[in-house]
Amino acid sequence: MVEVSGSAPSPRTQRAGQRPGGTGPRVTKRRAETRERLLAAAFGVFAERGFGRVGIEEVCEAAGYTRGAFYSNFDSLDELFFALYEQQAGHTLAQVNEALAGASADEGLPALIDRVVNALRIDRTWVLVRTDFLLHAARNPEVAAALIRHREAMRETVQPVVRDMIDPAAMPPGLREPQALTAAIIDIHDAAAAKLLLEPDLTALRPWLRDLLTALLSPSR
Amino acid sequence: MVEVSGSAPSPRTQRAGQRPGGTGPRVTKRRAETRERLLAAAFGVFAERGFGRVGIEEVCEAAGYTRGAFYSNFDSLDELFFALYEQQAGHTLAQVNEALAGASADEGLPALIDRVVNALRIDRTWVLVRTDFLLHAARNPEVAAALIRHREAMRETVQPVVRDMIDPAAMPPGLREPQALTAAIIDIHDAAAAKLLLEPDLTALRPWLRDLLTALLSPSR
DNA sequence: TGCATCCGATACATCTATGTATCGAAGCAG
DNA sequence: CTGCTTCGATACATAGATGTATCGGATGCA
Repeated sequence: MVEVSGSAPSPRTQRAGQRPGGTGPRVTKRRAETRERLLAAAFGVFAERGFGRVGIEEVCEAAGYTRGAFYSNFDSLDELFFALYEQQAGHTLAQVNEALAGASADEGLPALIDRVVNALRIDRTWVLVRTDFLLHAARNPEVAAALIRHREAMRETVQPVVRDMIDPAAMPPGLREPQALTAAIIDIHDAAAAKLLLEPDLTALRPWLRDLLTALLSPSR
Repeated sequence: MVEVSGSAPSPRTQRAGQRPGGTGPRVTKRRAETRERLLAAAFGVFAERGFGRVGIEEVCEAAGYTRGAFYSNFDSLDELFFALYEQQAGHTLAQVNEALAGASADEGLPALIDRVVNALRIDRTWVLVRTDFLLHAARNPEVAAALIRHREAMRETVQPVVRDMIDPAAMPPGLREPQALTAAIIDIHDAAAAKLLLEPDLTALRPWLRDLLTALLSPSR
């Protein structure tokens, strides 16, 4: 059903290609370029119209190619969508990593919360695409597995910081394990992001998230 | 673009119909039946395949009709989707109303939380359809307006209970207004529901929601 | 029961999307 | 520069979805 192999460069019509030594496809400069532009175009088109309503030609047109280029790089829209998600999710993860890099236990909780809140990728188009992908995953177990894998990676990135900064004893029952607590924080982040879909005003978003995290994490009121 | 008039019975080809007195269409028994079955079938098909990937014929086939029946009752899939959402959202609202009906301040907070948690409509198909609708709304301002309206109605249903049961002074800053607090509770509910999409195991869901609400609402730990 | 009306099935025309086969052109190796 | 490989455009064949016009049967009312 859905190709989950994913991030392979996937040269499609491998007629003769691939020189004997087992090294990758021979020509690669132009190919990488068009692949990139196809992904970028797909991002925009998916955000605007929704994955389900987008056709292959639409993506190609937005990228300045014809369908020939598409079929040379991907097998299906599903595959492109998957590659796009992996690319963007990786980007997001790197961003969070960077934002949390300098965290130290001395800063105190409010500073950490600020740090997290400011690391938020408040990009409505990304939320649109990501939610579309979530629905896609909800209907395709193999895609879901990849999505869950990525959520795990995100949790593992955030968890050490949470563990260092928060006193488990001060947390309510059920959230005393750093694992569960971190997961809850990420879930709340997701809920905040979802609010962007209906209310594009992002000035209200950061305070909302800050308030909720503060309410959840502050031992004293 | 999208007909938002919505819930009108909308007799399509109103050739001659509608007797002079201004009363509705004359024949109505069979019509109501097929409309209902079309909606029910659409619910299933949308949940399974996603709004964007569903065609009109698919809905009709699932309902046991042909496209003739569809075009006699709706103008477009968008219109049917809208009607479907209103129907189901109304149903959900009624359910919450009922669950909260007997709430009294004597019960105490844990009992209220249990009440809320148990009122949850843990229906994965409904979450699928609802999320699809959310995305649909995110891309169509008029649909978004209707969705926001419904969220308001939900908040107004829940708010009196929250106001009676919770001491604002015990809440963290930013959530002291019953309005904001109630909205946050509903948002958390939505986040919980979204978890159903990736992890269909609903036994884990209720505890998760209970823990989070408890953490948020309990003045003392 | 008879009749005027409406509902939904059928058939048709149109439009769009998909996938494949083929070919000229660009890119890289020697 | 030359020749070979690959990329991506073009053209074609096919499949599916949409909307409309029309018709027979069902339905409600007198």
